[in-house]
Amino acid sequence: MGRWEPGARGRLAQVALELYAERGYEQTTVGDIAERAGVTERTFFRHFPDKREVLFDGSGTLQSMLVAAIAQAPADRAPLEVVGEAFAPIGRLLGETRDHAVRRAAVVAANPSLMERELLKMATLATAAATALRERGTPAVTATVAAEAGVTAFRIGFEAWIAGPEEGDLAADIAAALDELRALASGT
Amino acid sequence: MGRWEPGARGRLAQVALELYAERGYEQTTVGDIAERAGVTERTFFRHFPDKREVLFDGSGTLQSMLVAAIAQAPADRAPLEVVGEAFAPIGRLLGETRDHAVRRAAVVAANPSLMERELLKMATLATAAATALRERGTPAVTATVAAEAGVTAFRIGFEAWIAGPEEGDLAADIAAALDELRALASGT
DNA sequence: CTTGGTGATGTCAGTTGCTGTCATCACTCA
DNA sequence: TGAGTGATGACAGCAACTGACATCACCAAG
Repeated sequence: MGRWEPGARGRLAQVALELYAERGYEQTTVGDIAERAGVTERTFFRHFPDKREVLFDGSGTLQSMLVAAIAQAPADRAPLEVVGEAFAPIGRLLGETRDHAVRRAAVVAANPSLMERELLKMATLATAAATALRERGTPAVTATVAAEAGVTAFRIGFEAWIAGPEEGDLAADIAAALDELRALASGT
Repeated sequence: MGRWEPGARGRLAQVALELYAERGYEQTTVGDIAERAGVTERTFFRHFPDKREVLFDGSGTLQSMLVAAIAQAPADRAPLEVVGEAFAPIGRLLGETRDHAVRRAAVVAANPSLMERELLKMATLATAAATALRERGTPAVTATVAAEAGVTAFRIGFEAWIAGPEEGDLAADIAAALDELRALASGT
């Protein structure tokens, strides 16, 4: 490759998570991250638009998987069911690296600024899911509500999975949240 | 009062909304806001923790109203119903100043950075609602899901109200979103 | 009437996130 | 062998925010 160690991007992401966990997000300077990664501060900003985004590198992949799963779902499935099942592949992917997910979640939860970014990602996910639902014939309003409900179930399920035992099943936790929602809605 | 014009805080909030609408959020400097409001940049940061928060001054009141409404709801109401109805007073309050709400919503929607903050406020609202539900006896998981569902319905209903005609009814739009959710959940 | 306290503001210096611009250099390919 | 190319370094600069200290109208106790 070049005259520098390759993989600067990955190193930056890993180092950032380490430092955010060690000293806290606000106590960590972009210069600190760059230094430990062996690059310049300027290089950090060439790979990531800001200091937060370095923790959200996988969100694009997540969204692609969700949209693809919704698009490929059988045509006779109800919207809420489609969205719920669309999180299954994501659950499998995240399940493979639970350690990392737990550490990352702790860092994010510890800082409002990072929470904001995470919420924005979730909202973007919901919008994408709604679009995917509409493209398979779901009416606009129904698609929006179903997508929001699905993403909310994902969030709640994810939190439970992170807080639970190591052998926990993310997909099951998401399904449980959705079931709770169904019970709630019919119980009114 | 003092040797300065009183009401600096209110002036700053008003001027900020004006400037964000005129030039856009990023094109507006805190110095610009302070100058037009007749104070110093430092004074801005004495009243608001950051450049975004100046648009969210009422969120505390909103949360108090929501929590109070949930606490005062009849004991025999189902959780989802309680949350849904708890938004009624908020709907009336916002309904009185629809113009302001529309302008503000346009500014927020135009900038991801402001969207993030808005989403954080909504999440905080949901957490508060869940706590209020728990304090009236709703089981923890049910409270969380009901609160999230209610806030989501508020968000979707609010968007519809903003996008709709001037005579629109916010409370009705929120109720419609909740109904859609109920239909969705039972239809699966 | 004076004196001391208080609260809101001004002033100023400094850190940090982030951007634009240009130079550098290993690698590639014609 | 020489002209790109892509990733990086170096540097200057703006704007968001913070801490420390000074100022001054007002108020209350003496």
